Amino acid sequence: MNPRTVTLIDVARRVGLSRTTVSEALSGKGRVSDETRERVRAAADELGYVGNRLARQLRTRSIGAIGYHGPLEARDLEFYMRFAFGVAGEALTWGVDTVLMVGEDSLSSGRQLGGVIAVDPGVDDPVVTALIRAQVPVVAVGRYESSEGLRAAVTLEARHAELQKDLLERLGRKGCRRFELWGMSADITSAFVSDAQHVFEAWTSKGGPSGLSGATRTFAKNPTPESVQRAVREALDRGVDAIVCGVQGLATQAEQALAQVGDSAGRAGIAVASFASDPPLATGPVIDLSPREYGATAARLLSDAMAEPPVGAHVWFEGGRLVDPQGWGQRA
Amino acid sequence: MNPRTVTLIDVARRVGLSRTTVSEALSGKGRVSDETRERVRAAADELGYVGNRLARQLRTRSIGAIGYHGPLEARDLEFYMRFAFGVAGEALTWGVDTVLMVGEDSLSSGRQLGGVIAVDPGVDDPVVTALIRAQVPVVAVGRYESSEGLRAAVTLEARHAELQKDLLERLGRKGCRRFELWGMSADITSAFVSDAQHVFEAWTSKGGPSGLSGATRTFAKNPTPESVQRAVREALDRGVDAIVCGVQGLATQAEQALAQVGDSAGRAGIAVASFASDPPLATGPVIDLSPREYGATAARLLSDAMAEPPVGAHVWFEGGRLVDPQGWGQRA
DNA sequence: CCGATATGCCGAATCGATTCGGCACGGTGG
DNA sequence: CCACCGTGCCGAATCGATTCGGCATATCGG
Repeated sequence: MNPRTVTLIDVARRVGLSRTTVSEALSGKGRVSDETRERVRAAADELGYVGNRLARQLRTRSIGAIGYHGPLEARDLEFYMRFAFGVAGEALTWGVDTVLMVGEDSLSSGRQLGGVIAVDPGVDDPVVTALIRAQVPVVAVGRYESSEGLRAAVTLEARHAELQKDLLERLGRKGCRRFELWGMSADITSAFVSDAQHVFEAWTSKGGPSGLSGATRTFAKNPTPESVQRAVREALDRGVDAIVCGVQGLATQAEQALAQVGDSAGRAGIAVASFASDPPLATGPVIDLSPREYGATAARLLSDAMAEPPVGAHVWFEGGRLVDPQGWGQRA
Repeated sequence: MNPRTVTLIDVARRVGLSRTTVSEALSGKGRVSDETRERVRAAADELGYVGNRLARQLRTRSIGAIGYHGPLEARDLEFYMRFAFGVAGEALTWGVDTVLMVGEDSLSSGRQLGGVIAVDPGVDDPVVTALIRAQVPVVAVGRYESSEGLRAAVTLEARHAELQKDLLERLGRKGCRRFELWGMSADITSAFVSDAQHVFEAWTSKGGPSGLSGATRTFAKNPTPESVQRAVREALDRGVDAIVCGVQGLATQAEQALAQVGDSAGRAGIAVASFASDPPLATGPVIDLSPREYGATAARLLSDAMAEPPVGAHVWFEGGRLVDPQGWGQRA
């Protein structure tokens, strides 16, 4: 492809040694005198030698790359980008590339991957399903649910339930009583969506202080500012004092809408919170999942899973935490 | 890696033919009778044969993958995620994977890539610099500026200047006079940042209606809600009536802050706009760069550039447009 | 001075696919 | 009947690196 690639043989010729010796000298593996090793190294980077990955991987039957697969309907979110870079950064430390999978189109090359990290897969996610069938090790981040009983090699989950309960309780302690959960319709079938719903319902129905009420509202995929404004207005009319968003980005839009609806409602103390790792809000707490670290953890698990045939393990990710806006404690 | 990989030889044995014939039958290249071809195909997918990419690519010296490289300080933005998927989707149509590059750590494997798409590279971006030196075809999206005079194979740019001028004029027609440009310090050295600055200064100093004033304000990398609120308050004090943000995400925060600062200022008609492809705002226009299409375009250019030694071409991306909030026209 | 051990290096096979040149066979035309 | 050509298939080299077994030469104990 390039003008001319420098191969091991070129280096060997340069120093008058066999390619065996050169290979061993560079990898530090065989029995090679220190002096020779040095000479080889010098020649190698004088010639600009860069070992050919393909050849190496072919010979050693080693992994070339792993795949990153996000939830189709929401994969653009900043959260997932951070996550993906967490994966890629970790994979690089063991010399492996991370390729972006684009839905089912990626399946043909997907079979060649050493493993795949699937974040928040939907129910019966076709990509995950096909990969598991093809015996590719898959780390599911968030549960993968299959109507055929297929299982991911490893499942990694954050402690959503605990964190969400904490968040709700915090709102409760600040005096919030009328809660509303805002989510994104059934577009996203990932497990965390329905889980969040359950946690919310359980808590508002019996877990929290007395006098609680909880309602749910769903939005279309990319809510327009107008639809969110309408929702905010309606929430105010109904006396809602805490809006809890279940999808990244929605909370920010909600606060934005509050600005527009204006009429001092913003300062009336209505709190906007988020279950889903938003950037910090101004009016309420947010769950921060440390996506980068989360991704790196997933990659590490995949690495383990590739080493030995896995058993469908389940692992908790402990890096999530609650973040309150500064000074939020003083109010209410 | 997997239980056992089915190779060409396995298929050959199965049908009692040589691997040459099998290879040719499957690729449809040599002289093989239709009947044999069919038999081979059947055997192949009965055995679940999937050609080994590494071997194929090694033999044919073909491209395995291209790389995606974003601007270090801002690569998490949703915009870039969309862009990256645009690249990956397009690359997939020609059977090529897209790998995520993680800064300089990716350089060793980067040399093995068929090409790289570098979005908004910083001045003397070390990754781009190294790649160009290593003769890897690079498509720079947004100008790559090098103090050593290096050039990307192809440069793709959106019509930032025109779009930004349009945006400012639109604000001007709505009656805005005191402008402020909000950017993110010198952390991001990508060309579009300083370009935006110039457009803004040029327009506010002589391009727009009379009575204009323009000022600039920069923020730290991840501005806290508090710092943005402070900025909003100060802007109000100074009588600013249009805040133009130069970085994705900042505008949203600004509108959020307006909600907090409250006191009917929000409705006072201050407009928040954005140069940088924010999600729609409620109070002002935004430049939408169609990141997915932008990425796909970049990938297509890379494909061309890999085919024939490129010449440092410059291409305009015409997919950008202005988006106004609904009903914004009526106010002001 | 001799057999044993250690050291430094190399030959050749291997990973899995692609590809060029060539072999054998059957048919055609003169 | 022979020269010639098209068809269907295969052998072997190749891509670039890794790795095992082995061959000299040097070193050492007795």
